[in-house]
Amino acid sequence: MKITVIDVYQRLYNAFGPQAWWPANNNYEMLIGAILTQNTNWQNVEKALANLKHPITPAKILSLSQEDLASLIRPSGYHNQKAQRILQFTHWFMQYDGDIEQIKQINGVQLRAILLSLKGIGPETADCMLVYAFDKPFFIIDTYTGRLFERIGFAVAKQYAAFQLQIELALGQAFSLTICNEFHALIIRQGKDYCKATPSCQNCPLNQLCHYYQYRQ
DNA sequence: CTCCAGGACAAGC
DNA sequence: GCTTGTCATGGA
Repeated sequence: MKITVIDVYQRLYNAFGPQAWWPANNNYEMLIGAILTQNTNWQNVEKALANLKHPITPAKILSLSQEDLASLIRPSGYHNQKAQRILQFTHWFMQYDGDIEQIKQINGVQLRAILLSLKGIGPETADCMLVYAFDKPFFIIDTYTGRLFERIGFAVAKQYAAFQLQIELALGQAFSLTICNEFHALIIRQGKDYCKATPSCQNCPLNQLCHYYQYRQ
């Protein structure tokens, strides 16, 4: 039997329910979190965010030197790079007075191109920002996403853009901001619980679809 | 001790 | 155009 992309979504949603993402106290904190979590465990990001202390605002971040910011976000790893990137992103953000509503006026595809032009924001980080802060629908690809679809037998495109288009086309009519929002969060939830580098398929909602599970039976 | 986590980028071929 | 090295911390 051929499983569809929307079936995968439904199975995850039925198993885990709504994930209420992104975990952040405000939009700006979400955007900073997207940079902090690059190739980094979310637990370490939380330590970095805790060091910055609530409320995390553009003004507070811009009041810090790059060195001081770097030392505060040290637990998130790559702290020197990320400090520089967070500062330059914040300068961009303040070109719109730090006003999310103002930025949301920009066309989604155009806004994505602007984000990608900033150093340190690649396709995944841009798409997370677009979905979880700017309300623009894009299917987000990450390491868990590739792993999941490979393991359940999809011929996954290797390039980010091709993979993304593949899933968005497969979703067809179902493609929406809500689906993009929940799907990414659900995929990571499933990944953290079951589908890491060494998978534990036993109670996974996708277990019978997964190569690893099938080989073990 | 080794491996890896909610990537991006530049250099080298 | 694709592959590889670099950036770095903390937890399992």
